[in-house]
Amino acid sequence: MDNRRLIIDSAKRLFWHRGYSTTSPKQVMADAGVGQGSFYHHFPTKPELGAEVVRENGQDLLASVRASMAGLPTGRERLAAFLASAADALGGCQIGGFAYDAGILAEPTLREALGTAFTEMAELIESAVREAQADGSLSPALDPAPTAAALLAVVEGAFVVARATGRQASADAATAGALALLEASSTS
Amino acid sequence: MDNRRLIIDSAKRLFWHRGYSTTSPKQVMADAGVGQGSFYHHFPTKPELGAEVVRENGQDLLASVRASMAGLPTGRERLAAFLASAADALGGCQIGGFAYDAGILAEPTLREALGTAFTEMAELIESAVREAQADGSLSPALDPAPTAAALLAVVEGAFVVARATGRQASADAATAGALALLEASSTS
DNA sequence: GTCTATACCAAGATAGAC
DNA sequence: GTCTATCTTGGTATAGAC
Repeated sequence: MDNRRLIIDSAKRLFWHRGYSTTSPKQVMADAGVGQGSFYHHFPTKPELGAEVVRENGQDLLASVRASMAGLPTGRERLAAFLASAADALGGCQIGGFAYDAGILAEPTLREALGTAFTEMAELIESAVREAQADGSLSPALDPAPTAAALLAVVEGAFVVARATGRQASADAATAGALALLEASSTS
Repeated sequence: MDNRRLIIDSAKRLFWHRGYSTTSPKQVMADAGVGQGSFYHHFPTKPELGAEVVRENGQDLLASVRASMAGLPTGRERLAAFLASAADALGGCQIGGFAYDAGILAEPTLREALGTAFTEMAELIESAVREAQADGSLSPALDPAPTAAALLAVVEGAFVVARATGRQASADAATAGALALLEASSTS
């Protein structure tokens, strides 16, 4: 039970920062400090570990976005808090990198888990958009679902661009630009 | 000379749609229809092929965005044309996927080529933003660089989300939301 | 549940002939 | 420039003992 947790926690970090297909079971074992026998006892195949990791990383990310929004007075501030998710972009998004991993997409179970994580995140952002419109901090003229989709895409894209350029500033510029657009549309 | 071109063209498609680290030299040879001897004659190592592919895919993408913008009367329409780059998102961005590939990021040459491609794309979008402000189709109050960064991120993020959910509609929603934000800020 | 030993195949080349 | 044969390493397990 304990080793199983150690394996999952190591895999979550390694698959997140280094990718699923480009991280071997051996690297996970080494990082977790468990032997081969233990590893394959808990996870007979790599995809089984991957499924657990995608699910947990998705839940962790959702929880951390919720936590960063909690207690903020207006919907727009909660949206700004979500945009700040890309404040440390060089390590990559906890789930975004899986969307470009052939090993993930080839496995129906993993694909499914990944899609669920993104759908749930989109719903959370859409709720915040609606709240922002209700409390007057965002223009009621905006369509909530596409607006939420755009904000989610900005954050995911900010990770991509920051990693591609190697510069965190690339992500910061993107989220700052998105925030300015939200503000400009609200003061109309 | 001819086989070299065949190899590059196959690799460009395969690395684009299936990823760099998850595509083997053998798959490239098979797709290009060239033998092992020919392959390794032209590209002694996989990273050398990768560098050429990242450069060419970056240039191709830049050229296709420029082409899609050409002839459009207003800056905002040219920005809309750029947003339409994600109209076929399930295959992935021609360069965006490289940002999450450990094999690309580990090679300084490849990293460099990737960063250059993104920087050039950001500059192209920023020009279009400035033109849109000059011709009155976009609010002059927006800061051009962050606005361009946000739009680039929306497109990259649209690819990520569409692939994660397996639904093109996820990308369409994101770009539609971004376009609506541009319009809302301009009519202020 | 965990260990060590073993197995098998694919990735990424290298060698030398043509 | 291209071919076939060969080689090494690592990825991904399986087997059987403890």
